[in-house]
Amino acid sequence: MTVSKMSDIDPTVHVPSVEPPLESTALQMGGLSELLGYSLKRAQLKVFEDFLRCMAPLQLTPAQFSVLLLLDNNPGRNQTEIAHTLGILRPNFVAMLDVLEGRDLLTRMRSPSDRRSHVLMLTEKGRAILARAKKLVATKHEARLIELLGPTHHAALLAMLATIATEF
Amino acid sequence: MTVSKMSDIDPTVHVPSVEPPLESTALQMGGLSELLGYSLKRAQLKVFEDFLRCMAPLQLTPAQFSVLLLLDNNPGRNQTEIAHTLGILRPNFVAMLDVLEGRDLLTRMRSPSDRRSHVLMLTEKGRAILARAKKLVATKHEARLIELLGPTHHAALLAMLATIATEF
DNA sequence: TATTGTTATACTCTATAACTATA
DNA sequence: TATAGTTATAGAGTATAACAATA
Repeated sequence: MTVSKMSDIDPTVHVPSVEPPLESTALQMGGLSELLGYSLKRAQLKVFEDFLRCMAPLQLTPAQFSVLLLLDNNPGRNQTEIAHTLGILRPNFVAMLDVLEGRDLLTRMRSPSDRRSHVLMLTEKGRAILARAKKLVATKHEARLIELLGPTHHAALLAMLATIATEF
Repeated sequence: MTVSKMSDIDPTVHVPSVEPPLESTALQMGGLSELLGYSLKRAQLKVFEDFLRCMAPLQLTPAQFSVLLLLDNNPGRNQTEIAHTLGILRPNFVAMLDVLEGRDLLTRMRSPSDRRSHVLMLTEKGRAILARAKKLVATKHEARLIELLGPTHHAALLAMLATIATEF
């Protein structure tokens, strides 16, 4: 098939090229997008960004949310156990708990059986915030992701990420 | 079906329970693993960790590798363009380039056409390191991921991550 | 006036050593 | 002696404002 263009007929007529000039074109990624690590990082940043937006009314970061969720599901555990499960180093967990305790979302209680350790418990306010947070996450945040990918793909994605996290 | 256990017969005999005692059991994740953001983060950390291991002989971080790869595929671009494409802020890009230039992997050259901007170019050594890096990434790093997931799933994963990065 | 590279700076995350009080 | 929580600290990574040179 041959389509005659203006520039084919009269070279003195300026025809803007379909592509924008090279200087302002999007750069070549050179296979970077096919690197799983790169794509994981870009996707993760986008998802965390949206998480923060959805959680703005409650002022909870992803890490803070994960702490409240774990405390609710594992009453009576100490700081070391919670931090380790979330991949947080014990020294760094101290300031995090200071903030959440300062907001009256949880309490540290010396364990009667082992007075070295703190038993962590959600306060009433902590449970209330967590309940609202879970609702926001499910309806605003994760729902949009499921809508974007489709429920089947979303589940497949979770499965593959779990495989990488546990077996790679 | 009834299986008589020692403890059913003689309560004075101590039989270790099938489950380990509650105190040392893995914690309940409370649905955290079904949060895409959480799983993305955990997987991304694992993948970056392996990337660093594989790249140890060349001493290249994921970010440094991405810079070299982009320079090789986009000769003549300036700092602002490269940084922006990689999601790096211009001020933070300066120190990164200082390190790579200090290792003689790239050069900054004042552009003759616009003397405000630097044209970035890989040196001979930079191209050599990049070639070795690409080989290491393909054969040691990404190959293991493809083996773990299977090539079809690996491709599907990349596609979903791209969807999230661009459309979420 | 606007843009490029740069400096200064600050805030978050992450990582390690060492202290204290308990065991 | 070993462990839990903590402090101090250092290093990445990320973010914003502002300056000098140039357009």
